[in-house]
Amino acid sequence: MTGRSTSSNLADHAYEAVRDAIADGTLSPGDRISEYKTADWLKISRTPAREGLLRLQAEGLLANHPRRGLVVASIDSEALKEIFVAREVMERAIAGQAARNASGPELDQLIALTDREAGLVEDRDAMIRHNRAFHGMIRACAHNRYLMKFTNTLEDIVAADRRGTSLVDIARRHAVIGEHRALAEAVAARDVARAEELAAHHIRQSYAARLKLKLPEA
Amino acid sequence: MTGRSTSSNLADHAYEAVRDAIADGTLSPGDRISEYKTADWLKISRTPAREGLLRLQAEGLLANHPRRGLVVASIDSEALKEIFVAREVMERAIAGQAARNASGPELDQLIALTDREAGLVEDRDAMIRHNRAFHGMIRACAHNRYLMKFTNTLEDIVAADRRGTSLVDIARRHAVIGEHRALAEAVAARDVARAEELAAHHIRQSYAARLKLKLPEA
DNA sequence: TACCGAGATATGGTATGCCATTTGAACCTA
DNA sequence: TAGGTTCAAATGGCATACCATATCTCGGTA
Repeated sequence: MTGRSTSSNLADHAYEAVRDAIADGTLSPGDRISEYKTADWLKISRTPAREGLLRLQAEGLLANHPRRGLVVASIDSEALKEIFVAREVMERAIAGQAARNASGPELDQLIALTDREAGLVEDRDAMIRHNRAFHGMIRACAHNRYLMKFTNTLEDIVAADRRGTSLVDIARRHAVIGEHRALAEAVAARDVARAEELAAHHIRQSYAARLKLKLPEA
Repeated sequence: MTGRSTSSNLADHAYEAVRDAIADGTLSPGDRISEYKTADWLKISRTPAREGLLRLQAEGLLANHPRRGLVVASIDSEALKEIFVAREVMERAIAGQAARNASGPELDQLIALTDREAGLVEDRDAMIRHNRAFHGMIRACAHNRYLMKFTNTLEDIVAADRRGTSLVDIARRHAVIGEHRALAEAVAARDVARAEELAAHHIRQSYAARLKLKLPEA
């Protein structure tokens, strides 16, 4: 998720570079982005740059403002609500599937991630990265590539606005660590119902914390 | 979903044309498809043809056989299982959201669709089209563009193999009509829990009926 | 006849060129 | 000075050209 990716072709490279630039805050919602600038930035031609941007547009990370070109997508409160409804049902299912399907080594990795997380509470950016890694690991444990892909996409969209992440608040970071640990333990214990409920609760808390930030409407 | 689409640009046109060709059986899983042939078929150049195909690939309808080019994706039993797990949780949520959020006119349309369906039981292809229209309408009623997009994509993938649709069986077609009617009535009655359960049941039945067909592994 | 190799062909990946439209700004006019 | 007009730059959409590689075909050879 952090760029060190082996992109076999230039279009994938463009896709990953721009996606990561959005994820790490280099690009913010509303910023304009053109095929030309992207191509120049990555020292490639317009064609693969365009293809990467089209893919980001298809996924919803970029919006094509009809008469002005591509911009990093801004999500209004309505879209945010829809995203969190979708995330709650999918993350709930993923947690249940993970509790059913995860292999032993996968569970070890998952637990190891939660162990590491406690030490990161003071570092906001490290927590953001670790949060993504943790959720990515759970999704991998679920062994369902469709739910994984969809939730990854939604996470990318909400993460685009770094101002909006509830992890800016240290109290929330402490809470997140606890929620992650409980979820990981339920998954490791193969407790499907509890894993599902904890995952859904985690997403609801995340949404509630985000709403509390009271950001100006995009 | 059936082609009469107003594609503003040629890439969208290519996307829709190929997607519809897959949906209506003109193209079958395993068929090879090249940028050149597509461009020639649609009387456009390779660039927009390629862009449309890339999008279909990103959605999973086409697979890039590494050294042989693009083929219409075949789904193995493992992928099919994952798809139906994902569909069940999303269609369940969609039904619940539809019961909450649908407008009056939307409910009228939904009921009208179920009324029309009874007369189509003898016509397999008409049922297939109507089935898609019905599910599309429920998704629209849910007012959640993300769940709608994801479930549309999954439906396109499973529909690619026309041999696999359980609607080939007239007994299943009768059952589907009943399941649709019950679901539409629960949604119209704003009965969230019942709509959710009926939707999940409908998807499970669809999966079970498909498995009964015992198709040779792709 | 069977097998192997060279050339032709198909294909994807990339770069570049052209065009229409739009935006932005300088400049001219009232 | 304010407002409008015109022209240049930017941008997206599409077409085409070039290249490397993989596949296919066909003919020659053992």
